Amino acid sequence: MVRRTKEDAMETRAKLLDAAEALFSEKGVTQTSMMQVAEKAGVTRGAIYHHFENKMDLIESLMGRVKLPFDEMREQVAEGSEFDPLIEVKERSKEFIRRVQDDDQVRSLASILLHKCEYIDEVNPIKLRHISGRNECICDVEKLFETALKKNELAPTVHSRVAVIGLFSLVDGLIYNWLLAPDYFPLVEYGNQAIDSYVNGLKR
Amino acid sequence: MVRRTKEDAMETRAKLLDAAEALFSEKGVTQTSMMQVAEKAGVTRGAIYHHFENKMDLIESLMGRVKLPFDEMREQVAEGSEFDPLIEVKERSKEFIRRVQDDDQVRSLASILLHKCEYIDEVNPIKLRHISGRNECICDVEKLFETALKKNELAPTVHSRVAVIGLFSLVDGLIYNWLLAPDYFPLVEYGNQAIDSYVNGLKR
DNA sequence: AAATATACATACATAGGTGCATGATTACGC
DNA sequence: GCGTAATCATGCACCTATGTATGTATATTT
Repeated sequence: MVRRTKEDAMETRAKLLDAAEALFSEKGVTQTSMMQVAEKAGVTRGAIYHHFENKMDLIESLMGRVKLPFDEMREQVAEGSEFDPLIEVKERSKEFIRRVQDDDQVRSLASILLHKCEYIDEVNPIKLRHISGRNECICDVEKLFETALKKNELAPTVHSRVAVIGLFSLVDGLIYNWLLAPDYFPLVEYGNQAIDSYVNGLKR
Repeated sequence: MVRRTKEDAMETRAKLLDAAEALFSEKGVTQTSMMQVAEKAGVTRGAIYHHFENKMDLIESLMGRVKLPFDEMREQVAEGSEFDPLIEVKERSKEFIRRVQDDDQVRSLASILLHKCEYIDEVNPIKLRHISGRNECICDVEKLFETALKKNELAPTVHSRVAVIGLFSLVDGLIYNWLLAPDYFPLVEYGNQAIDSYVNGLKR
């Protein structure tokens, strides 16, 4: 009804994003209407269309707001003093699943990415973000495996690219299955053991 | 327009399921309307509502029609003469991903399950089928790991339940990531190596 | 202090989808 | 052969969501 302060505006924008995040991760993206997002945020639909072009734009903003663990993982790997690349890889993977379990926002994002949206056409911003984040991170971790190969810590039959994709698939699968039914198994405990087994199996 | 033969009716029913399967796996479940399913099947919406109660019922029939690799895996594991449980486990896992890669219908189903639907409330038949299929299969494979433990083929620190969940997560993650961008890596080749590494890491 | 742009609310127009009711035609049971 | 019921097509009523246009009051600019 009113023209509010710029800070007020940024606050309602944030509230809208929070509401969308909660609703999307709870009921799914397509099952959530703009009306419901507005209501949860305490405004009307008009406010949404003022801040965002449409639902797709809202989703894009949602995805861009949070740093995924993959991204942080990249930074830490980049600047890390890699004394032991395999330990480095394992610790990063474990940190990843720990954050999914403990950080509400990361967990919500992961839930949306893995379970609460449909990956349709190629322009889908959710799918694109998922793929690009993964590919960039894969390149970084692949270098760690190559270092380990040079140090002769891995079996000579192991290819670094294959090792990375296996590791990432394992982590994705753990999170995927845990989010499917969180009571079925403890993510961090089981996940850490599985990661250890996998990396252990790469050694010579 | 007409009352057709019973065989004709079953054929249009099958056509409807085929059309739904193709459209769902291509465009996503919620993005596909009953109208589009009918058009693809060469009938009108009336035919759908004659054969199925609603969209949910159509999906349920879709899921019930195909035997997922998990199910076959169960049967084979049950009747298999397990000379070596670890080899058994590996072979079944590899057969699983091979079928996802080569069998069109299985791949479509997997795509719908993993990428083209939203897991919303607990009554969602897709989610329920996914979970039940997984849990039943987990129990079977867990027994194989226990046998391997008794045979002293696994490290004593390994828990069979953890090992199974790790293996299933790895397989799920491989398929998930491959379906996300099939050109990024060859599923069977990389998947087989990853499975070998993982199971290898469980050994003593 | 006037002018303007901003931050929303309100209202409307449109489209698409669902479910059901009804109709038409023929296969099938007796 | 006749009645019935099955197999669809057609049409209708309703609802919901979206996008946009418009209104309004205030912050911001000048």
